[in-house]
Amino acid sequence: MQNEPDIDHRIWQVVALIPEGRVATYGDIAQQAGMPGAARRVGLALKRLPKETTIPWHRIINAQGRISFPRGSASKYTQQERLEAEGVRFKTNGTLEIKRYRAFQ
DNA sequence: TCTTTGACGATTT
DNA sequence: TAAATCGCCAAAG
Repeated sequence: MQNEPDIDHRIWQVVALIPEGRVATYGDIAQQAGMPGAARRVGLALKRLPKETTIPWHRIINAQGRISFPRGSASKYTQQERLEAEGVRFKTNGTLEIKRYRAFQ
């Protein structure tokens, strides 16, 4: 019977499995966490992450290969910077080749 | 209890 | 390619 906080913890654990230079979609995380179709739940769990955390939340993007933050937001910028620092290349329009960097295939 | 909202996804227009 | 639609799960008021 897993309470919601436990689910958050499990999601974070799955996110922590993503190797450097790789990414995963919200749907992938949900599936790996044992709850397929709950992509929105993953987004909520990431939102609840503490400020100082070792969880690589920046490796999570949506299924469109885009960062799920509004254009111009500080979070989106930080996420893209960290990914590029790991070798993930973005196209000029802000998308990336998810098929190539996907951790769970 | 009902409605709205959100770091989503897939399909259809 | 972009926008609209529907399905999904949980939180907040």
